Amino acid sequence: MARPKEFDPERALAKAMNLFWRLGYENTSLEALMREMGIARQSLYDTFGDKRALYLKAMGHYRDQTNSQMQKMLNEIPSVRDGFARLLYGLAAETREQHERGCLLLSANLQRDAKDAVVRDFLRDNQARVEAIFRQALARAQKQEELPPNDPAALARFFVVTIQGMRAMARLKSDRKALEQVARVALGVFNSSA
Amino acid sequence: MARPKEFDPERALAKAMNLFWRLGYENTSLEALMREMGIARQSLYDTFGDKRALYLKAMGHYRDQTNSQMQKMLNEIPSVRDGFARLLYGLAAETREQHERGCLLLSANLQRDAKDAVVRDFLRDNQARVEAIFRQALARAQKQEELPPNDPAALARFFVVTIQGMRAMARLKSDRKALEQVARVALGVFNSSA
DNA sequence: GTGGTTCCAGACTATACAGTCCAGAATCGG
DNA sequence: CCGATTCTGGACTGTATAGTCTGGAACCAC
Repeated sequence: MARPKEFDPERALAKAMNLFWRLGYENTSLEALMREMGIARQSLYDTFGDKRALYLKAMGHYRDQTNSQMQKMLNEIPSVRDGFARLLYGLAAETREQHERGCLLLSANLQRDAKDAVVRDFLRDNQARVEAIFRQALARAQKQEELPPNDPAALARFFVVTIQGMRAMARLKSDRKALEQVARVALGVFNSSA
Repeated sequence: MARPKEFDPERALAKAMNLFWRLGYENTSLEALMREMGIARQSLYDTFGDKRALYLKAMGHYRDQTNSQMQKMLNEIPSVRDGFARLLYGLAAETREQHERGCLLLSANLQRDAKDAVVRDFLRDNQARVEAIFRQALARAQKQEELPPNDPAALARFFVVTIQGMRAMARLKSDRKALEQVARVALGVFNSSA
């Protein structure tokens, strides 16, 4: 019928996600998005809607990517404790750039207007998903007797909180050793019953 | 010599702090600041400098207030474990408005431009101060044999991270029970050696 | 009073930026 | 070739907002 799209919307979205990730919503201008995505203004509006819609799509992309990766790792690894250790020590070992960039969704949570129900609900849903992934893994740990029979839901929440706190700390100062100290303490829950 | 200031700069600063606290830097307009502080544009600029300078003063005010309060509580309470329990369960028990407002400095960290060295250094310094307060308390706990002889610096960092993570979680969803579950797990470090 | 200072209210400027519109070239199917 | 669609690039609009400036009233010390 007509000229087909010349760019790959998937790749363009990934580019936009990376920019939002580094700069946050407010500090990412359309100019910068156009440059980074390699497309013109109109193509952007035609394909993704306005800036906010693009942002929400980027959040979805981020969520799917990171969650499926985490889930896969936690499912495949024999020892659940090793899985969480990998999560936490892996975070600690990221580069300075990665630490500064932080977590797109944590940033979204603290940058959003308190009354923004759309973003809020998205993030709540995501938190529930991550908790579910963790809960499932922790339940397996208990079956394997890696973990005393504590409440897996509480532990799952604890790890979500720990990771978010570590992300905040890493963003402020990329200090691997400090982060590893925290990881070590947090992983102590696998040794003790609460 | 002249007409004296009619408003109390201290009170005006506290008002500004509260507004920044609720809305964040970007979403707080000068209009709103003038209204909330009860002073005119020029008085604001004459007394506090520009918006950013006011923001930095508000951050300082916040830091002094919260840190001295924490320090006092941790010094006075007999059991250090009870002190941290009070911190964490107190956070969990805050109102929905307080949870939404969160922590001014955590928000500042995640809202700031990555290249903003002034805010970054301020926040790093503050983190060091809070860690020092916690470290001191935890060292006392070990002396009192409330705590196995782990590294107090690591534990201090762990609690800083936990509180920040809980703040992020609370901002997203004001769920007291969920927060208490996390607090309970975190306080488990007082029972086990890592 | 007088002079110096602070107050308020509001006008004004400058800037940044999201979103729309337009012109013209490029690319397809038929 | 032709019509439809997408592309680029740039112009344009509208809006929000930080910061400056002005005029005039209120207040104080001397």
